[in-house]
Amino acid sequence: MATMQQVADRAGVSLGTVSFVVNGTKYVSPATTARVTAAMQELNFRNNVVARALASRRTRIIALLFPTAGDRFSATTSEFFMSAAERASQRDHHLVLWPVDPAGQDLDDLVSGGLVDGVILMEVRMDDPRVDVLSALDVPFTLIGRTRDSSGLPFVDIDFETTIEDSLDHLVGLGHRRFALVLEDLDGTPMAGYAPHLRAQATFAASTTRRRVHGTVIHSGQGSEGGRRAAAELLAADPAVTSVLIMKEDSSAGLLVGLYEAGLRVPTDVSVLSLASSAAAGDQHFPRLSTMVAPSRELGMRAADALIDQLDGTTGELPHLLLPCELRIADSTAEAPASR
Amino acid sequence: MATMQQVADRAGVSLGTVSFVVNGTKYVSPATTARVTAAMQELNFRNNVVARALASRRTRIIALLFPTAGDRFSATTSEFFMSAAERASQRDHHLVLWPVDPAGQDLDDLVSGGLVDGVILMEVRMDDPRVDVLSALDVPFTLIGRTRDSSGLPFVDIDFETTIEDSLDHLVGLGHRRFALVLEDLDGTPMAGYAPHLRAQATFAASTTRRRVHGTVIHSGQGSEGGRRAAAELLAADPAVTSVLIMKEDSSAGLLVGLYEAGLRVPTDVSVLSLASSAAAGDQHFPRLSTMVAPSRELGMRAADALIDQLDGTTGELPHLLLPCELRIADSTAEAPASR
DNA sequence: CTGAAAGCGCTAACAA
DNA sequence: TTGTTAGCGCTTTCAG
Repeated sequence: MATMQQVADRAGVSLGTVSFVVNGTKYVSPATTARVTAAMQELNFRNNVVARALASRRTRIIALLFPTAGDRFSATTSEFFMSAAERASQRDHHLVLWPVDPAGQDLDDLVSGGLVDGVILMEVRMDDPRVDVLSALDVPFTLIGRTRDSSGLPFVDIDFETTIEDSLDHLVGLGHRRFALVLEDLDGTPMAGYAPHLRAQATFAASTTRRRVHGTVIHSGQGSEGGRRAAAELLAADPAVTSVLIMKEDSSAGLLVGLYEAGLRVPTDVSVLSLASSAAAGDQHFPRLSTMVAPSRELGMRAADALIDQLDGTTGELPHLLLPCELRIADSTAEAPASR
Repeated sequence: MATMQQVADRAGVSLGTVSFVVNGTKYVSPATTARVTAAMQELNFRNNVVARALASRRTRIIALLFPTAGDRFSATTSEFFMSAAERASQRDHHLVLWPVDPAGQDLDDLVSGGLVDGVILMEVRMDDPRVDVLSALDVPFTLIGRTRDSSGLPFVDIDFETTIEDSLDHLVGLGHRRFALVLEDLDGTPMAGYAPHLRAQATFAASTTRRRVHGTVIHSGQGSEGGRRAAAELLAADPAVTSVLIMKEDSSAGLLVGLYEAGLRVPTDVSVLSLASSAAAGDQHFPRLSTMVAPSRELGMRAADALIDQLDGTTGELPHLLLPCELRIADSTAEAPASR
């Protein structure tokens, strides 16, 4: 592996000059630039990122922190990751996915080691310990998500409040009056306090009350089986329910089966709306699920931008971006509630 | 951020000694060790990974390379990643997911920059250009997957040949004689030449011929819609088919719908077996799909082990590990073919 | 058993 | 416009 010194020797210039042309840090005459470039080519020079990082205190690597606990990697996650990576790449940074303990234990080892310039946090809980760790460490970071009070933090997030309201608007407009919200039960797991669930649930409760319609909240267990049981539980709690919002991708299938087995047809007897998921995921079901599609790609890009802006010192602004999901209706089948 | 020098000063020892206790590189007397440890605690010392890497030429970071093209992040991928990360962590390494161009263009920048000690490749094609890049770069690497000729490469992979044979054994035992294999059509995409498809297809063709049973291969398009069309195409090609192997998770749902719409019931009229997927994914469908479950976690761990062994110079052996998928039958419903 | 010192390959003043 | 040089924070011989 050729070093800068070797390139400099070969081009007949000094080390510094090579550094300048490599980084564009200073003006170098076209002639020397050409010679240096040629030498780099010939020696197949690659800038040593580690040395650069040590000298400049900047690695140009940012990390997307992903909790090791639970198997939470969904299509949405993947979209966050890919879009943030793409954006980072456009801005001459690298984005890596880093699996870390949700409690934030190993975080400081990583981050204060100087390996990454900043981090993006996802799967944020209401009182996320990682935020404190990061703050204490004085590492630039941005959230995809929000803690309970994020006013002093840079974040981009799904606007769950609006998403729930929009969902209810849509369904109420269709004539529905009895709703259910199905979410994953995270109590007792490391992901307890997961903000999206709590926000969705709070808004759902408040909004159904305000609208004077009936609202039931059901907590669902893992996987397809969990969805099935949720359906049973739901029908026990409100046999007349006509509309369910589900916020747990891997339970949707079970939920549909459970409803089916109970003799209810979707969407004739009951409407099912998948929350903060993707259109492709909604299509995986039969019938296809209408979906409040998460603006994942947009959020991923904005998160990367926000962090890199911070690193560049480009802006003093704390980004506070909230984007609602967008309704995507699965097909033309009527979703109006049947009378039961 | 405290440096080693500061720790040394505070403990009244030399820089070197601190390094020795931090890394356990040399024996240091319990007394000094204690003093050093105390000083580290007090100063909240964190080893600077970048400096360490520069001096030792080892970052203790390994990367799992994931192609930026296509949206190939599945449940199986996630399991590879998580299990490999876990294993790496146990062996005192960090594993990051690195999105890179499947053509291997940006690969050398990353890798020869010295940021990672080695890489794991996944989503390997028959003639994967990344392998050549990596070989030329002289970076330790391991494949999850195989190129056409992997005899000189360290790899772990699903044994697709055995998986297909086992699948056919199972289904033939049930009385099936007319088979179809549904796979994604990757021609013309960056992922063309994806090894699992080609291996599965070759084995399927050879094995159905050898067994003197009927075999049809169908290439499916993207998503649910692709699966649906695949079903139609399949029934046109072989209206009497009773058994389909599908190797494309996101088309399974569409396939089932397509079969259903054609008046075929699963598993009564036609058996559907999902290949190299996960049990949880199989449960997402109705009816639940029997699945040849990919040994993802095992392979992920073994890949990490193989790479780290290589880095440690522990072994000269090239790991060549092939693990078949395991049949997991969805439910007790009969899968024997109906006569049509 | 511990200390001293020479790098690792680069960046960024500061000179020239 | 280019060259010099002092670090960045650590690892690792080599002495003692």
